[in-house]
Amino acid sequence: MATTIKDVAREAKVSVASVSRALNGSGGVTAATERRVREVAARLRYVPHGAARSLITRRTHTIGALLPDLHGEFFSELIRGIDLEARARGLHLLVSSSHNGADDAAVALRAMQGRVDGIVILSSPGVDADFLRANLPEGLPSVLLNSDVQGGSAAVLNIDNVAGTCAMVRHLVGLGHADIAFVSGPKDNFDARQREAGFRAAMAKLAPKAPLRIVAGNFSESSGYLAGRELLAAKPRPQAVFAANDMMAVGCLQAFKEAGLAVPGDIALAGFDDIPIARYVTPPLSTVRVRIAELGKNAMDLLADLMDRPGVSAASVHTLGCDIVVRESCGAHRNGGATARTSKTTKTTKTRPTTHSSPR
Amino acid sequence: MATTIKDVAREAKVSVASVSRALNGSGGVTAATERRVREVAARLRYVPHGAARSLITRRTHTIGALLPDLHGEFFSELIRGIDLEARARGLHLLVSSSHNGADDAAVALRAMQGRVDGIVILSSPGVDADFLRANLPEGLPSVLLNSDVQGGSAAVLNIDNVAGTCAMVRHLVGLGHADIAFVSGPKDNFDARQREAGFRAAMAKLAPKAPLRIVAGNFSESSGYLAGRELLAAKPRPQAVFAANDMMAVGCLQAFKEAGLAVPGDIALAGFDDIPIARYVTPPLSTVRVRIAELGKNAMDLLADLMDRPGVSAASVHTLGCDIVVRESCGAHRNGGATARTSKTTKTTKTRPTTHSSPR
DNA sequence: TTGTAGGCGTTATCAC
DNA sequence: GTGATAACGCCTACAA
Repeated sequence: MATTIKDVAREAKVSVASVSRALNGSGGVTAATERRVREVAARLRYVPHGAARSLITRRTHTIGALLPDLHGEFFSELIRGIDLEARARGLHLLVSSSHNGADDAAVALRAMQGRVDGIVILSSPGVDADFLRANLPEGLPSVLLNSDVQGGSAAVLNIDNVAGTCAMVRHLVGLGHADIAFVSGPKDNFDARQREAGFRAAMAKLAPKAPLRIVAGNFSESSGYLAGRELLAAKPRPQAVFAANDMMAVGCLQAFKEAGLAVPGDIALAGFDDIPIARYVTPPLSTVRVRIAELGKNAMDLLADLMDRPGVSAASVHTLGCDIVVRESCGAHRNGGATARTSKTTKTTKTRPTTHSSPR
Repeated sequence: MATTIKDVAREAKVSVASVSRALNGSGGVTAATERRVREVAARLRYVPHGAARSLITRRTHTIGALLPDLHGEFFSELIRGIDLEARARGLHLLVSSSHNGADDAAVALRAMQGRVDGIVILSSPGVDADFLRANLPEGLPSVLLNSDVQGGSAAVLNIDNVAGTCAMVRHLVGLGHADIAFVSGPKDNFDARQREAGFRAAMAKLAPKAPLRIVAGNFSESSGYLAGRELLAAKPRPQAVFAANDMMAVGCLQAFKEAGLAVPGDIALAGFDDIPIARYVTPPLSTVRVRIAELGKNAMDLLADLMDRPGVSAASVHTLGCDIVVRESCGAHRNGGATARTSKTTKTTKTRPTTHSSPR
């Protein structure tokens, strides 16, 4: 149906080999031949068949992205970051999101065999060390995102959750809010676990006398709302609430508003992620900024490195630092709530990104 | 490097043909043979090479998505909707976003040759009828999203921008706001053009005596902010402002707040798209809801239909209706601004979805 | 410089 | 039921 290299060869009165050479610029063809071939190819609207080419070339110029069924800005920004960098490198992106559970992920992973040169895997429940050992094709360059799997044949890239959490606790304590309650995320989420651990460590160091208050959430807005109500009912109300992600902070905010409390006047509030919504709620939310698109870009960079030197099992662990962005929800600014626009450029405190390679 | 069908055949002491039959359940093999082959395949962790298989099968079980370099919720939701439905059909998704201009899109389109069974194209400047005629592989099932290209070999799926705009104008006029100013989107965007045309038509019909006020924007928040300031300076201030998308409405809101105006007390405000931020802004934004994920799903459904009957040039035009969602920014509710949560479920007015097929 | 031919990994078509 | 073998479309030695 579609035109093949043979059609072009026949029409240009040369062999298929010459067509290939002319079109791929491999040299070894007369300028005249090349011109004629290109002319015919254009006229016939010939486009090489990707599958056929990659069968012999052993390269697909495509990378895969395996993602759990998540939605919202994190997904969007991550894909965007990966795709942007992939495109800059002339690579395409085969995404497989919206899968639930290990079985589903395994099927998706198998289907990528022979269609990708490398793969980025965002960790999710069920996708652990055993899963990867069993399902990750040997020798396929791969980068694990936000994962606690280590020592495998893949590179690992994580957010610096601990440092980010610590920076926010320091900020809150510095503002005089030592009695901080933490709203945690789902137990089966790696970032959520790290953020809670970071909170515990930071409190032990920065506010050792304050009670350790942690209420369970699951990263959803409604769980944040419930947590907010629970905290309002606590005997001494906490001075500040630090939610493990922004959506839960937004839920808390809702609960506080309903109760007639002023934020930050009566209670301070902080989140984690810096999703776009954080800027638009009233008051604008102070939060730990995760540069998600950059996370995607770095993952792609890491993967490209792995793809450049095949066979070398370059297991390594990398960490992307995160800032805190101070808006109004913790009481740092007292210049009125109407200037949300100017709060877009605010003081940020960077945690230093670290790279720890462990060749094996 | 990776294990192939030959390795399995040798190990199981059968021919490659039998391995293929056993693993694909094509029948024609003893139960014993099948069991042995499966056992060996599992032990060797054999996974068929996708490219090789699709070379002979003529099927990739993959669909492509060609998107402009857009970010934010529209992108995210669309991909999600497509992917969800694709996955339900056992199809994979090759995305190519973040490209600017026709040349870039052409390269992306070529690269999909032989890697996809069908393609969804979100229209963007430069991707017009001529572009598609020149770059769209003949016979490749394709669905055009938000496009004014018609009569080609592709199915077209659009948002019902005109009906949506009209419904919102009716809502505003019904509230007593006849003097409505419209903030338009970029001229090279199809949706933006349709929304402006819809506004003109609606005003001519529903508020013929009101002055027609249209100020230019480009879908960005900052352009909305500028438009908002411009409208505040107008001699008789408009009673309502209807922005062609939500981000511009958010920009307007900012301008109004800075000027000390109350929304909706002093001026009503409406948007288009119903991105998540619309709910979280103060006051919550009344807007025209576009069910983006459903748009993606419908596109995938349409594409699947086309893929089922190859060769049949089923050019058709489909329209996805949209609701208006009434929150607080137009003054419909007067039950206090604190109950944003309940405003999530609100009165919606549906425009009827229409499907107009034109077989040729 | 050009053409011929072999092979990439798989499925499909034959014989047996 | 099973096994050779010919495609699928392309690239790349090797030969001319």
